[in-house]
Parts: sequence; structure tokens; C-alpha cells
Amino acid sequence: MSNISRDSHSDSHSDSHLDMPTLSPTAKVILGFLRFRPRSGYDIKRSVELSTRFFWGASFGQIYPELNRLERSGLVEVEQSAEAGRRRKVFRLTKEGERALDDWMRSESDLFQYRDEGLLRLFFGDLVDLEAALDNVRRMREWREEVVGFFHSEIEPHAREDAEEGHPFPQLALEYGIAMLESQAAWLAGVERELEGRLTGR
Amino acid sequence: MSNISRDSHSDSHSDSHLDMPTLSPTAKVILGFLRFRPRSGYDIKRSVELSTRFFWGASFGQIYPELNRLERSGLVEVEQSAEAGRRRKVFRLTKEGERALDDWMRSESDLFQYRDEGLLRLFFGDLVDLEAALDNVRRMREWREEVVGFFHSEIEPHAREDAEEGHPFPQLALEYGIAMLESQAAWLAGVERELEGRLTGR
DNA sequence: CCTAGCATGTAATACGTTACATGATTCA
DNA sequence: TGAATCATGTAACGTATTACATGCTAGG
Repeated sequence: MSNISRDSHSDSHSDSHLDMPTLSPTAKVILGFLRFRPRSGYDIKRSVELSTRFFWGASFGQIYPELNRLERSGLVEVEQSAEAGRRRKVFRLTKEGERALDDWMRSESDLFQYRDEGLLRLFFGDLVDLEAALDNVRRMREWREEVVGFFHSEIEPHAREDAEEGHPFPQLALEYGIAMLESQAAWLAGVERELEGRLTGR
Repeated sequence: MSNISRDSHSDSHSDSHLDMPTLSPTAKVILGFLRFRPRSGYDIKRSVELSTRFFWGASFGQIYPELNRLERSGLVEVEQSAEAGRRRKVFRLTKEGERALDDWMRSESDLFQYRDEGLLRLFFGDLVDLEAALDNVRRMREWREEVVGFFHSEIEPHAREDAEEGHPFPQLALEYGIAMLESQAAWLAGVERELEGRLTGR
């Protein structure tokens, strides 16, 4: 667990192979994307930015070393390597890699981390004047609305494309994000009205 | 930013003092709690576990070193130190500390991190059979329901107590958490019904 | 007497971002 | 020719968890 959840408890579900070294967070998203089709580290980064980065980010500083570790442990292999011209290494899953991905997908490991500075400020709202607390809530709501707009304009087209190619789940994950942010924005708008009421003489 | 937000942009809001070294994440929650009343590191940990840990955790391994750093930089000071018997150091805010806290509370720094392994698995749902995807969604919903129950039984009483003592904001933060988790659980229940429908022959 | 809880700390390790270094290619 | 983008990687640093070490005190 990190905030509140327990992590990867039990793991007694299958004796497939003993001591599979657990996948790092970055490995999970790398293997997932490689399963659809082979990709370079650069491609993986682009995929992450266009889809999972809201709930599962990965930077170059994580991706490149992790790809090399995964290759050394036999979960991925280089499909084609262009050392001439534009240097480029395209990786694909091995049988071992497919197995590791499948094991993880069916596991109950369940990391859930939520860190929200606006919410911490709301929690400490009693320490400042109402105006400051209200400003904070307003910023929280506005930011969520901006992100929903961003999702619609930048992420939704790609998700729709995936869905048309027979992969509806990315769109489902997007809808989850939109629903969550819209619900938060609506809740925050309610708090705004409440605080505004207290401010303008009850 | 970590996932999606930008962090601490501009900071041009006040020239109070130039180059205030920015507070670490753990410092923010420590200073906030100390503002209500002086506490030991152990007390702070207890407060965090009873309230902010869902969206702003802190472990002993962060708290104790951070308290000593904050003391060295003059934001907190030792109120009473019992070296005899049960060793115990109670810290309180200095004027500098109050100022730093107030600056942060009015700043626009806005860290927002969300990491959700269940959602990543949902995103990759096309890679497994429907049963496995459905199991995952079910676990996601059940876990959220458990946490809401935990909030009601373990957190709510403390929040109510704070509210009765004239500090309503912690309760507001709790309600935010409950609303968010309930909205997610409801959304997930809808997806469950949809997937169950596809499973039992349309 | 022994266990649970109070209390403070360090060390090892993992994870993550950012900045930096390096270089090729495409296109205006 | 110069900028944007493709492409891979390392180093420094910050943040976080976990396990460990140590010891006191209150209550059954």
C-alpha cells in the first residue's frame, strides 16, 4: 500500500513459476504497450503521454533503463535495431514477457496513490481567512475543468481510434477519468457556493 | 507537476521574502498540524494516519528527519524535551514557520498525483479475457466500498470532533474523499453490469 | 512479567523527475 | 541553415517505504 491500499497481498493464486521477480511500476506499463505491438522506448513514452499518464506516468529516465533490465531478464527482446542513421531499438515481448504480463493482469496487486496539494490546503482551511480558502477551492475546480477539456480534445480522439480498432478498454479508462474529475468539479462548485454564502454575510 | 498538473508556477504573488527554500511535501503537513497545537513527531504521525493519509501520507522515516531539518532552518523549535524517562520532543512553530506555512497556504503550488494499478489493468483490459477484466473491475469497486466504510467508522468521528471544536475544514476534506470514492464505486458498478451483460450472451 | 503502545531515530532500497549529453533527420 | 522532432541514454537529486535498532512505560 502507499496511501491506503494494501499491495500485492497473498500472491498465492498460482504456482506458475516460483519467485517471479515482481515487475516494477514502469515495467507494467511497458509490457502492456508492447503486447499490442512492438515499440521503441520513444514510442512507449509517446503512448504513455497520450493515454496513461494521468494515472500511470513514465519518464525517459525510467523507460530506457527499464527496457534494458527487461531485456537482460528475458521479458523483452530487440526486434530491429538501426545503429546506422537514426539509432533506434524496437522491442517486442518474449514468451516469458507475455507470461509475466498475463500474471500481473490477473494478480490482485493494487497500488493506489492519491496525493492532492489542493485538498491538503482545503484540509487546513481553518488556518487562513475564508477568501484564501475559497480561492484554493476555486483553483481546484478550475484545474479539473481544464483537464477534462484537455481529455476531450487531446486524449479522446486517440481513445476512439483504439476503440474502432477493436480495443474499447482505453476509452473506458478515459471515461473513468472524466467521470472522476467532473464529479470532483461539481462537488467543489458546491463548496464554493457554500463558502461564498458565508462570505457575503450569510 | 507529476501526472498532469503543473507545480508551483509563477510564485510571483508576493515579494515577502526572496528565495524561501520551498517546503518539502512532508514539511507542509508537519507545519499545518503544528499550527493547531504543538506536537511530537509521534503525535504528527498519529494525526496523519487519522486524517490526511489518504491524500497526503508521511512515514516516520520522513517525519523525524524533516522535523530536525525544520528546526535547523528555524521554522520549528522544541517546546519541551523530556530526555529523562520517556524521551519526547514536542515541537511548535516559530514566527518564521508560521510565515512559511501561510505563504504556502496562499500559494498556487498544486501537486496532483494519481496512480491506480486497477485502472491501468482496466486500460489494458483488451489483453485478457472478459472474466479477468470483470474480476478486476469488481475488486476496484469493492475496495472503494471498503474504504468508504473505513472512513465512516474510523475517520468520521475525529472529523466531527474537529468540527465541534470550530475546525470544519477537515470534515470537508473527508466528505470530498467519500464523494470521490462513492462516485467511482457507482461508475465501476455500471461497468460491471455492462461487462456481465456481454459475458452472459449479450 | 510481558505485551502493547509510546517514542526517536538510521540505513537500505526503490522510485521518480529533471537536467544534461549526444547525435540524426526532416522540413521550412 | 536552423529549428523541431526523433532517439537513446546517464547523473544528480528528491522523495518515499520498509526494516531495523533502541529503550521506556502502563496495564493486565
